[in-house]
Amino acid sequence: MRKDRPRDHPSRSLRRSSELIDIFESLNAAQREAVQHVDGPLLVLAGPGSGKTRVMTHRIAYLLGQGIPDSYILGLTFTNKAAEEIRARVEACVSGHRVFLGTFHRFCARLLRRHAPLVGLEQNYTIYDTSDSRRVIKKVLNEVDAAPGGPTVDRIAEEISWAKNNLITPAEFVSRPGGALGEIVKHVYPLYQTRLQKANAADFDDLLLHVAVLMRENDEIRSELDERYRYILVDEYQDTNLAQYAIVRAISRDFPNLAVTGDPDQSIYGWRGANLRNILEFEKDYPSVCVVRLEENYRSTRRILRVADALIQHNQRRKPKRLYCEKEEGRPVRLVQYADEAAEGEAIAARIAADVRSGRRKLRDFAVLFRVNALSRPLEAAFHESGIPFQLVHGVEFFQRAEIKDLLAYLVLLNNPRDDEAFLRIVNTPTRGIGEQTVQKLVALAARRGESLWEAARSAGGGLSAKPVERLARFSAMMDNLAEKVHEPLQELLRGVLAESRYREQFLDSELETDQSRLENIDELVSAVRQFDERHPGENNLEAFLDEACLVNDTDDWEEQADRATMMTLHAAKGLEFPVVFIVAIEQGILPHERSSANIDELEEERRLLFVGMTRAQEELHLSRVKERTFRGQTRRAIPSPFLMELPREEMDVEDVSARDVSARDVSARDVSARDVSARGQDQGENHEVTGRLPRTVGQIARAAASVGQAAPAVAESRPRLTTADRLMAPESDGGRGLLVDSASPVEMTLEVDVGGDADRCSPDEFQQGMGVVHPEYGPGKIVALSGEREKRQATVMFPGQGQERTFVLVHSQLRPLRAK
DNA sequence: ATTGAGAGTTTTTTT
DNA sequence: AACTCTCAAT
Repeated sequence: MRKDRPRDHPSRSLRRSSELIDIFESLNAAQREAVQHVDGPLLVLAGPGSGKTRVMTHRIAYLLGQGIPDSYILGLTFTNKAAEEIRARVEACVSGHRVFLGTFHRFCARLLRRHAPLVGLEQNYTIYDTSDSRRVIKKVLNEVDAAPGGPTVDRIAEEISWAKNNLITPAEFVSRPGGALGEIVKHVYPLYQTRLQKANAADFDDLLLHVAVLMRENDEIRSELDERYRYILVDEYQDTNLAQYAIVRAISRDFPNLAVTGDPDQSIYGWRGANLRNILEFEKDYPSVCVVRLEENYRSTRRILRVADALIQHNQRRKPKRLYCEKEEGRPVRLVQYADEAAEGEAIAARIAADVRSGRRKLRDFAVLFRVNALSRPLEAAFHESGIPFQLVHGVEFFQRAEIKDLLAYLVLLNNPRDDEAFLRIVNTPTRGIGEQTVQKLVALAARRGESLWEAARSAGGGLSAKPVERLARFSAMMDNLAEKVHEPLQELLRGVLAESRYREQFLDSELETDQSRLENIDELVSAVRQFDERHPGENNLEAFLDEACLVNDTDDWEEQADRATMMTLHAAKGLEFPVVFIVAIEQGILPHERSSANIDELEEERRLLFVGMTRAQEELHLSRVKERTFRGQTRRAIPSPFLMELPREEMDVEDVSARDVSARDVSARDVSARDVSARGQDQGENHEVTGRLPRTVGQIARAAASVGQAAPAVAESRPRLTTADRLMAPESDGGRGLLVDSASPVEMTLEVDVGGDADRCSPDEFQQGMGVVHPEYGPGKIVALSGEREKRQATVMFPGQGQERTFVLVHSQLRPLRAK
């Protein structure tokens, strides 16, 4: 392998001397010790908010400053976001370096591209994400006629994943005695793996497993990498699994300059195979290790820290450490009991609104954290109602959306013609009259001939009748045409795909919001591709783009800049910090989660999760629970989490507001009942009725609307099915009026114009020049111009949060004066 | 190919 | 409650 000798970057050497002084001035003694450590293993035990990332970046800068070539340094992280952050911060100290900073998966994916044949793949292999891999497992399961009622696909997938993360190959997998799951996995795992290999594909876990096995079996490559990457840094070491551990160990044997940072108390991914042992026993693995503890917290007030620390003290399996800080005492931690989840949400919303209104805080200072995503609903409702802009950091990822995955599947298949999964995904998407029958016969044919599906489709015969054969031929001819563009810029290729497949056309004349948003997503993909081309000019970059598409997720696009409150799960909050943090639903069964209280390890992980959440708070921490919670359709009495008993009351304000009058809230705008809206609709003489079945799907609603002469409404939230009294928003062209579906009487449907929509809608003349306003999507802003009268009245608003002006028709906009409700 | 009804499931998810 | 999946009917 070529060894990159140090090229002396002029910019680097110029900056070197002065940078080093800066580096040390801003560090405390422990941090400095870690940064200055050059040779030999290093373990940095870093408490929350103790400047772990700074140590990491400064250490890289320091190594470079010592004249160590950038190609010798390898920085591994778990998220792209963390990698990017470190890269940016190193870049700020030492510009122009080429240190590899990336996730484990990206590192392994790159390595495998080079050495694919050694693990039975070809260089152009496809990376399967979790849903791709589920689909394959499901197919295997169907083939082996698994008895129904057995373990679910998810459970089987998890078990296979667990095995791979623990370096157990299909041949080595031994089922644990008596387990139905183990038995079926023993059967399915080898079949699944064969299928991946045949499709020239690797799942996420394979990226690690293949590399780990490669290291084990090929010492030449191992030692080459060991020598190349002489200085290795691993972030969040407490979250490494056995495969990652093996990889890191393998390439730091001859040059054991391995620096890991982590905090056992923040390990919250045990359920994904993370092995706490890796960090707890690092000192055994590397007896000569230098251990540095970063215990000073620069983030939270003392009170917050003491409460969090008291909680985590209850964990048995940990390295004891002392957390301390020099910040002020701060306010007591608040623990509040509410009547129910609606009250909880409303109180939090009200508090935020008050603080923002008074100018004390900005929206972006607030975060609301919860254990499971399902808990966000009542919060969203309350925030909407109070007009508080927020962003929900969610798992629905860009690259997971059906339309994106479809289009990517075209590219994937072009890159790896053997990828039968990609073929199956698009062969009839958009529909080409190639039905299930045809596909089944093709699969059988391909299996008989030992060909890939694409190959078989080119000359399908035997058992298929003329029409399907012709359709398959047409499809493969189209793909063959596209294949000629593979070396052109990606943009051309994707354009070609869109043109040939006519993929867009299926959504073009639809007014459904879901279809419109699909089109927007497609445009977004096109522009992502264009940007990729610009970043990698003149390269043959299809594969690189696909790697990025698979290995990137878009929780990364949580906008730190936007001025909105944040809602997310406790897991997603790791690594972030906010001046004010609310943690809701600290109740038995939720936190700790009912499925995680079986054993002490799981329970301790739940405790760590709460610890992580608490230590996100800089100035204020509000904990809450309710008396009664409606969850998964059932209202139950909620029992306080046992964790609450472990918190020191002397540091806290405990409140019980569950007895406060609930009735006042019930008549608030939250539930504009169907009858209210209906009455108003009739006043305007704009009430329509349709008798028949209760419509339940978006398509039905569209048709029903058409039958009463309404434009097809778009669903407020693009849910495929509607539930009780969903309010539907009509498209802008219809003046933004909504339709209401009342399902109170299940055989009769009333579609009616919802005049107003929100009960507290303001009248247009309330708005004045210079007035502070707030928009649920764009946040707070100021009116810079007004025009028109009554329902034509428009306002132009400047939103400083995004440095942009927007114009609204006031009657239809969600713009509200920034004031008390 | 589409759609409707019924059944089953339900955590977290860096990659 | 709400989502996903399956199977049967159109």
